[in-house]
Amino acid sequence: MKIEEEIRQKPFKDVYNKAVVNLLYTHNYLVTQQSKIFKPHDLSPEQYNVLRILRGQHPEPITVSSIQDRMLNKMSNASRLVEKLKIKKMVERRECAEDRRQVDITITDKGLEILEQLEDEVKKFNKSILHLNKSEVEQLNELLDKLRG
Amino acid sequence: MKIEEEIRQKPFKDVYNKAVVNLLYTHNYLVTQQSKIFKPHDLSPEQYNVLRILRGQHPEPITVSSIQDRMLNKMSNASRLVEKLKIKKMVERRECAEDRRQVDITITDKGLEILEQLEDEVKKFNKSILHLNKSEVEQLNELLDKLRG
DNA sequence: TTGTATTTAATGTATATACATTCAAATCAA
DNA sequence: TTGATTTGAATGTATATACATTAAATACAA
Repeated sequence: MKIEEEIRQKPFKDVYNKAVVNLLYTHNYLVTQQSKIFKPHDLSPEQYNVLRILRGQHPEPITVSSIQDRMLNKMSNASRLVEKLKIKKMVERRECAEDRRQVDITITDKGLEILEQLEDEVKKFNKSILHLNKSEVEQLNELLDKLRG
Repeated sequence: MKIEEEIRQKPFKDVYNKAVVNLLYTHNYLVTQQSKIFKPHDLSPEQYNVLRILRGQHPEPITVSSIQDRMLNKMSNASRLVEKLKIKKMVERRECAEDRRQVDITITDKGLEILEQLEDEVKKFNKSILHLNKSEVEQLNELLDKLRG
């Protein structure tokens, strides 16, 4: 549906402004949908993202600051997020030998299993909530990459 | 920059998954940028949005639930947001005569002035943070509208 | 009418987030 | 080496958010 109808607004005068509102609104649509899939597993979308970052390095560990770097939301607190995952036994935390300020984080087998379980579900889910065909999705990716400059 | 480089990730296998991550990441870019323009005026992006909704109706009032309906983030609390704006004297709250459960909200002259002041600034700003030309922005709007189905 | 259900806004509450501060470890310059 | 600076992670704190509950007003059905 057109964004103007969804938020019951008169047509935007400025397409740039419309795009900003459209992005905010679409983001809200996305996270609302996403929470449906992650909530039953007691994961937040950002926790899921961190697990994926860790799997990308597995079996190598990765430091907290490096996780922060790669997170989608740079402002959220990697330290506390990792703590949450540790309580759920999805990650391990170990003091880094070379630099004792740093803390190495590794995904556990349990964490890997949960990702594995979610994998197909998430894949199908993503496809089902994004009402675009493949070439449109590719176009969207290009536009978003370009948008950020 | 390509999303894979920005979050230092290997290329996505699945363009749909990439699009989801790309949207989340781009949203973060947007709000980070936006806060720079709103913060000096002591407004959050969602407060700004509510003021714009109210201006759209002005001089007619609009109820709290109707604001909620049109907000970008349906989950956030219109009642408390309005309270914040009231403290700043940007809106007025008045019991609705026909239905005493409802509360009519109107934007004040002060609120209108602040929007006026911000208008040009926001317009320029939007254009400057969205590194796309007009036809690309239009394309993006179409894709986002279609995406949500 | 009268009792029940629904709607509206406000409030309570737990958690998340943004942002600042702290503390220890490492780096660097004098 | 020593003192100052920087870095990495954790923690403190205020605010925001998600979600549930409440309280009052209205609608609706028996």
